[in-house]
Amino acid sequence: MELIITEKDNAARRISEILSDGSFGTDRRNGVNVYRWGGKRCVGLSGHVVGVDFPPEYDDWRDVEPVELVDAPMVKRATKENIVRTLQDLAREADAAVIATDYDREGELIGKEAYELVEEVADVPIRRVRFSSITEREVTEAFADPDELDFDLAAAGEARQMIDLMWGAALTRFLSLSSGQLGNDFISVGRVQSPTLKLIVDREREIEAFDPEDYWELFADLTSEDADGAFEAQYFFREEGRENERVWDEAAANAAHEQLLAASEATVTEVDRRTRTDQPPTPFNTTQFISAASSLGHSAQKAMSVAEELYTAGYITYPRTDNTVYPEDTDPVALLETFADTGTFGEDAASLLEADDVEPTRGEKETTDHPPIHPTGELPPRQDLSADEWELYELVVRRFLATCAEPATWEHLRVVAAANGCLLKANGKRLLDPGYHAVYPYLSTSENFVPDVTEGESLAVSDVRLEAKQTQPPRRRGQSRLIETMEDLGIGTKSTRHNTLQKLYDRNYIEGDPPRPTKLAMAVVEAAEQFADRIVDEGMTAQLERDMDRIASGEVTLDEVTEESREMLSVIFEELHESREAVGDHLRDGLKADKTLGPCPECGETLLVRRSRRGSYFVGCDGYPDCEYTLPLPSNGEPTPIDETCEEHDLRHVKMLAGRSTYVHGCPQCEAEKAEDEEDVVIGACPDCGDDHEGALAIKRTRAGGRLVGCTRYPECDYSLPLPRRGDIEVTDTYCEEHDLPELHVVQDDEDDPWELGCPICNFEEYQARQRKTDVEDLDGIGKKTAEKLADAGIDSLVKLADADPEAVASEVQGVSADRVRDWQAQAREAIDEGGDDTDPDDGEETVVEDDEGRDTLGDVEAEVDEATAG
DNA sequence: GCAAGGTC
Repeated sequence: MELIITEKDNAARRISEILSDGSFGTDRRNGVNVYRWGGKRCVGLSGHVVGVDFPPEYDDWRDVEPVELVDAPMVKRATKENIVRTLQDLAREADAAVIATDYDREGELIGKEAYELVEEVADVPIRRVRFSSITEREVTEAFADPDELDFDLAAAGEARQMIDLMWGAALTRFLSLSSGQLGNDFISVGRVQSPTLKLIVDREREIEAFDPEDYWELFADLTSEDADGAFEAQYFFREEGRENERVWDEAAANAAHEQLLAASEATVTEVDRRTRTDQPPTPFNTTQFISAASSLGHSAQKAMSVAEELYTAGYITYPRTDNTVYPEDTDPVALLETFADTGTFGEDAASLLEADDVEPTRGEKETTDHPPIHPTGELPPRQDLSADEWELYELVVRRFLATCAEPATWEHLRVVAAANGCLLKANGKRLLDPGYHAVYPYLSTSENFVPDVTEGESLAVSDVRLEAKQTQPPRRRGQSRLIETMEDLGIGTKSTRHNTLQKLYDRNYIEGDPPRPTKLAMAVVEAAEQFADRIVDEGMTAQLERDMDRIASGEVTLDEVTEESREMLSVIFEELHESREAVGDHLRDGLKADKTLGPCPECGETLLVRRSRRGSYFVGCDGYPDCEYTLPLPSNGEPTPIDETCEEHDLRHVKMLAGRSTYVHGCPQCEAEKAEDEEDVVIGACPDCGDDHEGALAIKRTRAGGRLVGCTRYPECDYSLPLPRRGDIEVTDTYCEEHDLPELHVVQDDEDDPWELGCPICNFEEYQARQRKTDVEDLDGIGKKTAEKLADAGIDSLVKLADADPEAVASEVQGVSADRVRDWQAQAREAIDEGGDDTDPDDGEETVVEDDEGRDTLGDVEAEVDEATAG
């Protein structure tokens, strides 16, 4: 038997399809797909299935001096045990193996990992095939003429692994230990994340150091007698052969203003008309795709996860690629023809086929890894995709269409006129032929009207304006711009750049979008610059790339390169050791600055955002235990102080980060005082204790800024119902018959119609029902199609799934085994239980606490009632 | 529990 090994399951299936002419069968072994036909087996890995790490005796951060990691041995360990087992089981049965991992450096290393796993259990010949796109021609040709594994290229990848681990782990542990940050909040540095962070920090430094300068610009409207409408022209002057629009001197600006005001007409001195061609865009690689998706408002993470789904579903090609040139195999005409038959893209595709010759554009980067991202020609039924998925699918299709389209042509018209000794100019722009814009509507095609004037013509001058302006600091880079810059600098890879940004968010190094560095990030970069400059310098990657090339070409060995790197790192540690305390203090200062709100009203020390042992956040005094002053904070999300400061209390406002429901809480002291000042509004009897103890339900404001309907006998009775955080609550005259409570309306500032919340009890019951109803589709191992099949069989909620008879489901739903149903049921029960646990006040973990409409869950409400009545 | 790189 011959065993074929690919980098991922998807590739394994497609290669099997090609080599078996579609006749392959599929087996599951240890949860891994194995494709089978004739004397062949084909299995897909999941990227790296083994990883490099230190031996277990180095695991305890406190027991091991970080510097020891510099010379510590490294071992390879299976990280995906089921895949490794399957691979080795198959290898034992095989008499030959073929490695068909991706055609790039990391693919060669993954191939070598597979090679070693096979070699461990079987003495069989192992060959290597290389192809850059999974098409019939490339795959059959590659398999007809297999090659050998390139061990030097793989060694280059191994050097990267070792150097990254050694530097990253040793320095991360040193910084974390020196500042006492050992839990989840350790302080990390690395070859890719740290230069990326420095990029953000450096821009912030420029912004902070920026000193704005005043300047003036002048405009006037000009009107031609022969043409309709006035057009705007801007004042300029020539100096040393250059045109300048900005006037830096106020007196000069005023003088020009006077001159223009005195001008009754302007004489056209220059008319320059030219046509410009506007080339269609080049094919999408990962970075270009992310950047186009970002202009549609999708984050890098979101764009990539949607692209992965579209890829797994078979609608677009592999989304992680550096390539911007379609390989020879791609047949754009055939692909256009596929789309020409469809409703949505039919007309556009057909219009492109009318051209004599379809010649797609080519980008600058041509690589062997994968083709540029393009549609496969497999067409998704629109209703199968979510709105986001469809939007990004359409983007990929339209980008492909655009790369096959003609250039656009523009007419540019420049007019210069003289008015009372001043020069005015206007630049007009008109789209003559939309070209590719007709199929790719994502780029601006706005025109700027300047009429057809003639040289020597006299124009009327009106509405002369002098505008005072200031130079602006450089702009922060958004996520997609950062990813582009990372690519330009050569840091990270197509598969990791967006994850690196996410990592910076997760480590509390950056916040917001465009990302801004925290004070902690500033301190980390400063410490690194001072003692380990190499780790924040993109030059480390550049050097590593050169070294890897030398290893790959056989010029140097892996050992020589890692040894040199090791020596550099030990030198760094010599200096670091002497400054351990200074580094620790500096990092701690940064951490504290991120949590600081302002002066404590009780003792004048500093108020900080702190975390209780139970995990909830509150505002506490840095003078604790001498000062016990505290203020509550909302429990939904992570509190972050922002720049805005309360004028009354001199405290920074707090923003609650909670994904989509992020909001600004404001000054915590103001919020607490508001609750104390506001009277409770009684709306009816308490359903728990109204009869026995005359408890009443009231609308209350909590000191943490939330609102709820709760019993006036709290804490004797803790009955409560949640209310939305935002908007004014109105008590109406309509009563709920079932609960004898008034219906409530919520009036929101930005909306005309109030939200008719209804009776608070009914509303809460509906809300709970909705919370419990997680989609069946959200469980692991259930895709859209399976979820549909289940729904057809009447199973459309977690509760129904949990209660179903697995055997019955298996017999009713094709392709689903009873075991798989049992697995889903276990997950479903867990999900259902979790929903119920939300109300457990002792649950220190963060729970889902606000729904789409901005309501707190009962769990938080109870916590807040605690605070409200305790204070 | 550290990195960065694959993949889901």
